[in-house]
Amino acid sequence: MDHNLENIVNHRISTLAVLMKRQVFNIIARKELKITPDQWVVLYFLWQENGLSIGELAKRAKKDFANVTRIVEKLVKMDYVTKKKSEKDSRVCNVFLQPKVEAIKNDIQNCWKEASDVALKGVTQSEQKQLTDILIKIENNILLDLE
Amino acid sequence: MDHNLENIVNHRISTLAVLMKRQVFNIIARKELKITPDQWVVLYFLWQENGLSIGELAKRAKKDFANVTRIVEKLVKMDYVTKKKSEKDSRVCNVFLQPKVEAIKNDIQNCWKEASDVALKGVTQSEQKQLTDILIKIENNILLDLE
DNA sequence: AAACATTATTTGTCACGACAAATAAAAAAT
DNA sequence: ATTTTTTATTTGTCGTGACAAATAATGTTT
Repeated sequence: MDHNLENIVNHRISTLAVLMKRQVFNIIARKELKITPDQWVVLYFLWQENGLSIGELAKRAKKDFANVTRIVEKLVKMDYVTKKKSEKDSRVCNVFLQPKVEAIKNDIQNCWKEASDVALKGVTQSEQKQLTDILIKIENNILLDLE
Repeated sequence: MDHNLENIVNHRISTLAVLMKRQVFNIIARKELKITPDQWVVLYFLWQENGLSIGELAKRAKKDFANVTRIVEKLVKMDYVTKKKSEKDSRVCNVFLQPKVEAIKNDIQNCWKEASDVALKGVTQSEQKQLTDILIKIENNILLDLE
């Protein structure tokens, strides 16, 4: 077994993810956006399908339910979304986009684009394809392992 | 621009990193180890060079100084390391391994191995090489961008 | 030497990860 | 119909990101 931390994929990917998050925070700070990447992710899934429940958001974003509750809480506080108990099943809480989010949609997409451009500088299309394919393979391995 | 979150490398890598961390926590829980991956990382660099300073640890682990302070704090509390002010420069704090860590070194390395084995199941050697090469490229892009 | 700048570390605050335990409502079992 | 189980969400606690501000010690300038 290779004991060099640098050669352990898990560690390499974790470290890279941290660096990427740091870089995105830089972009956000520069643009003075008052929103975090994890809040974007929730908004993203709502743009795909408005009115999703907390649980459905958690599943799609592969996040902890408890944490999604709190992310949505913040989005509510900033008036980007509202929560409403489902009429059919009052355990369920649906989340709806508020008009105010339209104003930041473009900014958010530009952040994603900027971050992506920096990361992929000099990485060819074919490499990007290879990367994605392998990452998906690994992701599936882990999802399977987590049941 | 591609607005599908799944196709943004940054997001894919972030998500995968979260899944990997979740999986490692599972392994740790199963083995009843009382230590976290980020604490391992600090120990790892101390195994490479005992007596490193907080700052040097932060640099090598690519972590925030403040956070390394707190990670080391916990390791001290668990008696895995000790801290000692440098004699030459009393601003500097050197961290030294305690004999107690020897007992968990193997466990830690086995965790890394287990996690890696799950992740890389069915990923060929050549794919692993491709993956690492591209990840390094991206890492360098981002490090450059962060100055 | 005294004032100022730099460097190493610490402390505080917030966001979000994990997990466990608590609620509340619906569904299933008896 | 009441009890039990399951499901959706929330709350609490802890570890670790990020960043800013505070300390403390060293270096530099004048």
